[in-house]
Amino acid sequence: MTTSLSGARTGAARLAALASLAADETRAGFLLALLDGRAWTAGELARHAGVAASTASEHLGKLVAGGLLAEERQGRHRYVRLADARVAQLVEDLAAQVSPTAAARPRTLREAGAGSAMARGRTCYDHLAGRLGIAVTDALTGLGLLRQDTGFALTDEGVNWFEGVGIPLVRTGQRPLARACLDWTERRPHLAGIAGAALCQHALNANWCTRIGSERAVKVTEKGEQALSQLLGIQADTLR
Amino acid sequence: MTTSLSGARTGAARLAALASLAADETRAGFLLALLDGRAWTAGELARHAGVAASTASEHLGKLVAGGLLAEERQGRHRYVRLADARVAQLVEDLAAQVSPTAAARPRTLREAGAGSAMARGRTCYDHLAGRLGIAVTDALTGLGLLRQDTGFALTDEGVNWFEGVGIPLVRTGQRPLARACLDWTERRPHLAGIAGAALCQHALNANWCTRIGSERAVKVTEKGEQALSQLLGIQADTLR
DNA sequence: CCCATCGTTCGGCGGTGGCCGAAGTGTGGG
DNA sequence: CCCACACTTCGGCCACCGCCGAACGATGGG
Repeated sequence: MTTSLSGARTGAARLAALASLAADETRAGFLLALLDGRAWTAGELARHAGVAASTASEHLGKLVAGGLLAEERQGRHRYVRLADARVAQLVEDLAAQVSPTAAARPRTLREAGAGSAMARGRTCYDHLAGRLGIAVTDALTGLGLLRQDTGFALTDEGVNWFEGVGIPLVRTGQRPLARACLDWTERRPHLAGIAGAALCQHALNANWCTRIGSERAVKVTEKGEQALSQLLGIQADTLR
Repeated sequence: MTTSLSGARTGAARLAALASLAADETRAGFLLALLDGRAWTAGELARHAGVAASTASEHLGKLVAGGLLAEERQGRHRYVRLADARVAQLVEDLAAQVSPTAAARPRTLREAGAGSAMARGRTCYDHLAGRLGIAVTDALTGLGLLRQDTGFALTDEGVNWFEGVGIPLVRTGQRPLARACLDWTERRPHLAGIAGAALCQHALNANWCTRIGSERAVKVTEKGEQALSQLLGIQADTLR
C-alpha cells in the first residue's frame, strides 16, 4: 500500500509527501542521474549512488509509488526513468535553485574533463543543454525565430523554420511548444518543451551529435557543425 | 551555523537539503500560506498550522536559513514572507504537481464558501489567479496581446497595451516579462512574471479588486468590472 | 539442469528530526 | 515600573526513516 500524493489529504500533507521523495540524498541522486532522460536499471543507480542494491530497491519503490518514476520490467532488469516531462521540469527547477552561481569546481582532472564535456553540450531530459543548448537558443533568438524579450515563445517564422528543416512539431496534450529551461552551468535559459525535444531528437537521429559514453554529455559531429552553421549560422568554434 | 544549500556539497545533497525544507507538513503549510505574497507573523503561522509557537519558531529558522523565506523584525514581531519570485514559483510548481485533478472537495459549507471565493479570484504570490486570473489571461490572448500557442509571451501589441493602460513594465534582473503559472483549481495557465505582477498591483491600487478578509481571495469591485469590460472585453458575469 | 545475476523482502540498528512544555529574552503598553 | 505578549532556547521524548546483510525469488545463459 502506498500513500498517494493526491489522496484525501490536505495540500500541505501532499506537498510534504512530494518533497519527501526528493529530500533524501540517495533519491535526489537518482533523480539527477535520470535527468539525462534515459532509463537506468536499479543496479546502475545503486552503484551510481554507492548504496546496497536492497537500499536502492526500496528507494525506487517510493519514487515509483509517488509517481515521479515510471518503470518497465524487462526480464530480470527493472528499468526506471522519469515519469514524464512534467516531473523532469520539476527536478530541473529544483536543481537550478540549488546552484545559484557556478557549481562547485571540479577537483580532479578526470572530473574536470567530464565537467568540461558536460559544459560543452549535454541533454537535459529530452532537450539540448550546456553551451550547445545555449548556442542554439541564442541563434534562434537572433534570427527572429524565438522571442525571449517578452516571455518565451516561437515566432511564426520559428514554427516555419522547424517545418522547413523537417522537424515536425506535434502538439501533445498540455505541454507547451516552447518553454525556457534554466541551465545550471550557463545560468541562462535554453529551449525546452515540444520544440526543444523535437530538435534534440532530430539532432541525435540526423547524427548532428552523439552521446559520449554512457553519460549525459553529447559531442557535436562534423556533420552537425555544418548543419548548425548552415541552418542557424552558428560558428563551429563556439561549440568547442 | 547553518548547512547552506549551495555549499561545498554534491548536487544530490544540495537538492535533498532543499527538498527537506518542504518535506515537513508543518513547513509545507507555511509555504502554501505564504503563497499569498504577504508577510505573516510567526504566531499567525503557528496558529494556522496548529503547532506550538516554539515549534513554529524552529521551522521558520530553517526556512530562513535555507533561503526560502525572508524575515523582517518589527518590535516584538517577526514577519516572514517568501524570499523572492523564484521561490514563489518553485512552491507553485510543487503545489501544482500534487493537485493533478480538481482538489479535494470542500466538506463543510464554510469551506465551500471560502473555496468558491478562492476559485473566483485570488492572488498567487504577486499575480492574479483563479477564474479572475484565467479570464484576464484568456482575454489578453483573444485580443492578440498574449500568445500561448507557441510558448508564452506578450506580443508587441501586448506591451503597448500595458503602456497604454498606464501599467509600467519595469524589467528587473532575470525575471521574465511574461510567464505561465499553472492554476491549481482551473488547471490552466495564467499570466505571471513581471507583467502579471504589475497587472495585479495595478488592479489592487486602482481598486479594481480588493482582498477579502485576511485570506488570499480577492473580489472584483464594480469599478473593476467596468475597467475589465472596457479594456479587455471581459463580461462581468464571467467573474461571478 | 545448474548457476550466475538481478532484484526484493525482512529484521535490526542507529541517527535524525519534529514535537512539546518550561524557562528565558526582549518589546511595548498601561 | 510592572505586566502582557511575541518569540526563542533548551531538554527530553518518541517516531520515523535510511542503511545494511542475509535470505529468498526470478530470470536467462551455458
